[in-house]
This record gives sequence, structure tokens and C-alpha cells, in this order.
Amino acid sequence: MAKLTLTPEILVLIGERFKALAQPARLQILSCLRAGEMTVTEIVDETGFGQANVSKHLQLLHDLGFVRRRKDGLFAYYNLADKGVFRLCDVMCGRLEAEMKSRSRLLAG
Amino acid sequence: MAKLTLTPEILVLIGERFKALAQPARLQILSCLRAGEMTVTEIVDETGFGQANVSKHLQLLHDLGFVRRRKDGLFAYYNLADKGVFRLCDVMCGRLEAEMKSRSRLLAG
DNA sequence: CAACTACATTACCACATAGCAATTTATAGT
DNA sequence: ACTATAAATTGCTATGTGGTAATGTAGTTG
Repeated sequence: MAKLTLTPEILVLIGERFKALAQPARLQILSCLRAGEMTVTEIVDETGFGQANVSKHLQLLHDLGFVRRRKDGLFAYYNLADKGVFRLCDVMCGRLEAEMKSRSRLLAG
Repeated sequence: MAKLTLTPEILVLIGERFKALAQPARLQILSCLRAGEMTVTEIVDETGFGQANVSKHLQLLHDLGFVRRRKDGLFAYYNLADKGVFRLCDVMCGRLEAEMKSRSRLLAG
């Protein structure tokens, strides 16, 4: 894979995308979608967030290419654009675990 | 590697860490540190950000375990805790490239 | 056409935070 | 002790945005 050099401009674009994942609500929505395609109201019911709220989050996730939209009649079906998001989460989780470990080591120290 | 289940609580922790990377300024600071250990003023000079600003960003990055601090006399030397951050950036870059491609494909029609 | 439904959009408020200027703290050199 | 320097901290302002309620829009049903 050709690697991009991390110019300030690229870093802005990357930052934008990290920001999308910086919101637990959006992560939860993405996590929901891991089960498969869902409508907005299904996500609303599943997460307990307000409809407008979910709609805005989905809009943003869609703009940034994290989810795909499919309209059919009254319904809008959303699904994950790809599962790469969860690889990011996994890496982050790895960091978390390492952090926890080094903390408990300090305490035990 | 043992995978954590993505409970809402975990997602909050993950979100916190993504948020740290959501700021171009912080990404730029991390990018600086890729060259090796640096003092605060060196980072200030390199990036052009204010001293207080850089100091706060470094504080946050340190709290979340992204950078390590080493004090020696008047100076505080910072360096990357590990290079995992850039794996995250690489994955994000991959997403970016894919996005660009699909966009230019749309334009080319 | 009227009523209903699913979703998007708008307007607004409350809150977080990036950035800067000023100050404080800690350390070194004289 | 005095001065100078590096870094951290504080106080402040401006801006961005998450959440919600209200409204708008498109599609469906009777």
C-alpha cells in the first residue's frame, strides 16, 4: 500500500475522521450496525438515542464514508461501509489493555 | 490477543482516545516526535504553536499514554510511548485513499 | 386528498475545549 | 540571593458540537 506522507493538510483530514470516532454515541451506532443492515428507527430503539440525534450522527458517518445508505420506500437502511472501523477499535483496545496493565503494575509495584 | 467486548463503557474509553487523535495539532506533535525525543520548546519551534498550547496537548497525550515524559534539569523530554499511533493513522489513510478513489470514480462516471 | 409514518433538517441551548496571555513553579547559572 | 530559562498552570474568550424539540419532506395508505 502506498503510504501518504503526513503533511498538516493530511493530518486535518485524518483528524476529521478520528473525530467521527471520538463520540461514544457514534461508536455505539457503528457497533449496532455490526449485526447487519438497520433502519434509523431500529437504531433509535436499540440505542435509546433520539431520532434527530441518530439521524445527524448517521449523516456525518455517511459523509465520511463510514456507513452506506440505501433508501427503500419510507425507510433508510444503513450498513457499515466496511469493517475497518473495528480494526481501529481493536488497535485502540490493545492500547487500553496495555495501559491498564502498566497501571496495575504501578499499583502492585 | 484477548478482545474486549465493546460495551458502552469501553466505547467511552475508546472514544476518549480517538478524541485525542481528532486534533490536527496533536497529530502534528506526535508526528514531530516520530523523529525522536524532543523538548517542549523544540516542538514549539517546529510546529509554531504557542508554548502553553503545546504543553497542554502534551499533558493530555501523556495522560492517555501516547507519549512518555523524562525530566532532566530545566528540560522535559517527550517521546512516543510506542508507534502504534501511526498504525492507526495508516489505517485511516487507507480509508482516505479508498474514499478519494471512489470519489474520483464518481466524477469520472 | 387527508392522515400517517420514517426520516431529514432547522433552531436553539448547554457544554466542552482550543488557543492565547499572564502567571507560577522549578531549576540552573552567576 | 538574583537573574534567567523551561515548562506547567490558570483565567479567559471564541468556537464547535452534542442533544432535543419543532418543523419540513417524501413516501405510503385509505
